[in-house]
Amino acid sequence: MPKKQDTRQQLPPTAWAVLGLLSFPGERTGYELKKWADASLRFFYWSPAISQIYAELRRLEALGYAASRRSGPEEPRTKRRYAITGAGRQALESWAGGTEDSGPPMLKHPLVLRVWLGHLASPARLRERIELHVARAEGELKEVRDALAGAEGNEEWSYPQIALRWSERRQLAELELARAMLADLAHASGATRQLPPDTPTPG
Amino acid sequence: MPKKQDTRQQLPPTAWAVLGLLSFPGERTGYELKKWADASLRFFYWSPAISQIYAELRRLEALGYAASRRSGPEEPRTKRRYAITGAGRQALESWAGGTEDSGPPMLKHPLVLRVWLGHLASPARLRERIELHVARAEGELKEVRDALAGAEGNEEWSYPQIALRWSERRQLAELELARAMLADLAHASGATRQLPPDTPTPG
DNA sequence: GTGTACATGTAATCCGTTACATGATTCC
DNA sequence: GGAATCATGTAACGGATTACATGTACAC
Repeated sequence: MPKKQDTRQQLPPTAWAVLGLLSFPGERTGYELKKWADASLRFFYWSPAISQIYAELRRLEALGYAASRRSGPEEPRTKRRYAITGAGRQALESWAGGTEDSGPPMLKHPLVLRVWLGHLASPARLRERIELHVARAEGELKEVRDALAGAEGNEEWSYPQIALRWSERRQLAELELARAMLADLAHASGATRQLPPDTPTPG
Repeated sequence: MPKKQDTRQQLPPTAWAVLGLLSFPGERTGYELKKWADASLRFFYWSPAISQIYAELRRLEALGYAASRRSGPEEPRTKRRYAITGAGRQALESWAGGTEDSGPPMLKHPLVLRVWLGHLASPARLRERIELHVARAEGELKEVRDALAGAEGNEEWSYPQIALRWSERRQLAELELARAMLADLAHASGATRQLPPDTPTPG
């Protein structure tokens, strides 16, 4: 029984994300891509390390999905600008436009992980943590809105705009969620005694 | 200039998550831990592969944070049950109860990534994808509620309950977000023509 | 002239997954 | 007898990060 092997599009999502960045008009350096990922991609997906971006760009070029040229003496710095190729655009389209499952979203929420272990901490500490989280989330909300402002009114960026609006609402939900958890917590620590002095360990 | 090296608690979050599972009363096998992670941890953090769980258990034992014993002939199967040790509980408490930043939540949302690249797909395909996502999210909501039902009424599980309530609300928000995106999309594809026949590639 | 941002890359390492291998038990 | 579940592990690999190394351009 031969294993069904689909040789096409077995690239990691990161590769598609980087190629996606290149799919918008213009040529860009790895460095620019990283800044852009930090400012927008990261709110709904993730921003790869700069070394990772360079690595993906090399891979995409090896596959013929991207092409690069060194800037000559006409520009002050030596940099390498990448552009998507026809083959790259085709591959990306078939990835984005296919019918296969996008896959489940993946969430790692270190704050909730610690709340889950609330029996090991003091309620005050938990509250502090949540408030810190709220502060950060408010900062991120502002950043999302900045990104959105930069994309607004431009017909070319209509889909990135949708992704950013999703991100904005998501940040708002994150704040709401934190507040609700704070309330739950107040309720629970009212009913529970603070940290039982000593719990015997099994074993 | 000596680099400030903090030798304590440089374990990956996954290790703490597994130790956290052990911090609730009872001894457990790696297999049981995996099932539990699938049923609850995964909704706010993530469920490691089973091989990873075994690896973490071995590491925790090497560190003296967990202890295991093989079941003897009194039990049908040979299994290895783990329990947290005093040192393990102390380490976990200092991790959970410390003041350091919990770190930002990490989200990888493959669906939104594809919507972001909407200019490469047809609006109909995007809608299909979103509807698939909604269906999955509804399934997960149900699972969260099942987990919650299992923890309800038990004083011991009051913090895990809070994490699960957070997860329930989060799933509801996810559904809301998807619906809002669907609406945004309908608006955008009404205004935009379908896939421009050919875009010249730079380079 | 010093610090910051720009710009590109290599090396070491680790995190985590998939695939593989093995075997017992239970249910039908 | 065969399938599904319980149960534990190894090996190979790839994805991704951090730290390191290097150098240019620009602002103060």
